[in-house]
Amino acid sequence: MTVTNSEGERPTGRGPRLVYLLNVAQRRVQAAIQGEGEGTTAARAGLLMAVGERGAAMAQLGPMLDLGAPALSGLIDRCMKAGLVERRPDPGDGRAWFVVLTEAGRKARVQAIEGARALNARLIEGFTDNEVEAVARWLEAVRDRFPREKDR
Amino acid sequence: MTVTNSEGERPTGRGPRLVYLLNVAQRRVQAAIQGEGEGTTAARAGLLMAVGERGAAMAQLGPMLDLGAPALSGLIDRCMKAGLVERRPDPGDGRAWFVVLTEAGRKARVQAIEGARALNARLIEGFTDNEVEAVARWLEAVRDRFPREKDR
DNA sequence: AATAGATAGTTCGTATGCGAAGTAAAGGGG
DNA sequence: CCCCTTTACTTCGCATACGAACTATCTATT
Repeated sequence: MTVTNSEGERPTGRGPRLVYLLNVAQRRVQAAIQGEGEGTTAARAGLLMAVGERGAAMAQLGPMLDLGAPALSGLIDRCMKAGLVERRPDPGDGRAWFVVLTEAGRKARVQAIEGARALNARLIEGFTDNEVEAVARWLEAVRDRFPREKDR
Repeated sequence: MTVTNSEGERPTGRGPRLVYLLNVAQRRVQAAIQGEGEGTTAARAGLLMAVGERGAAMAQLGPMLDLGAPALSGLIDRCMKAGLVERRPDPGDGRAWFVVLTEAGRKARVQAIEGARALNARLIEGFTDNEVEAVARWLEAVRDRFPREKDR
């Protein structure tokens, strides 16, 4: 049975506990992605998909994945260590770097896309298009109502 | 303008990108809570609220907050270091511990509840009850469709 | 009572992400 | 051409959470 905290000591005190549910749902999805492939993680899958077959500039990847520079830098480090991507200097800008997939990264990317498709299907199962649309709209509203410091 | 990745290299490849949005929204809310009070963080506020005025057993807190034992242990450590809570041995069970609020913890809890109320209001603003209900139902479905390993 | 098994927490290593601060290259006056 | 600001990343310390493995205690079974 689900934990309902019937004694009135719920995390938020009342209501649908959206903050709590949002947190839990996100962690469960993250864990589900981990469980899929071997070395796959949600963050790495996202990077692989964002990088794409043709590679991408780091400066582009941050906004794409909604990651700050330090998080992106570390993620790329770990993906490099895992042999999924490589850094290439930007010949036109000494500060900038491209990220390109390795052969293993290309294979992992295909799997990641496949996994994302399956996961998405499982996430919308049992909900009407209207409901899914409302959920997506709500998530986007949350994102837009709480912008990152830098973007504000 | 929002990043739309118009070249077809979106994180999920197509669709509403629910996984991505869920992740972003959760991080934004978390950051928003951080920004509220001084030492406040989402996890700590959750703990303070779950512990409650009368304190709670660690074994209860895990399910309440949907945290595993290691995460809860560390969270309590940090909250102890911050002077918000204390551990008390369970007289009836040498393995078990109670967590109780300190005076500072009680004050922080009141603020946390206040912040949670305000945050919740901001989260549902502009959405109908039906939409909010659909969102909550979806988040719960996600949670229930991807149970923790242990609970499965 | 002795022992096997379950339960409650802790510790450790890893992944993820953030903000603050540092480094290096690019750009824009003067 | 030099200096100052901006931009692109990196590094560092911290918070959060997970799984694996460990310790200590309790429970049930024999």
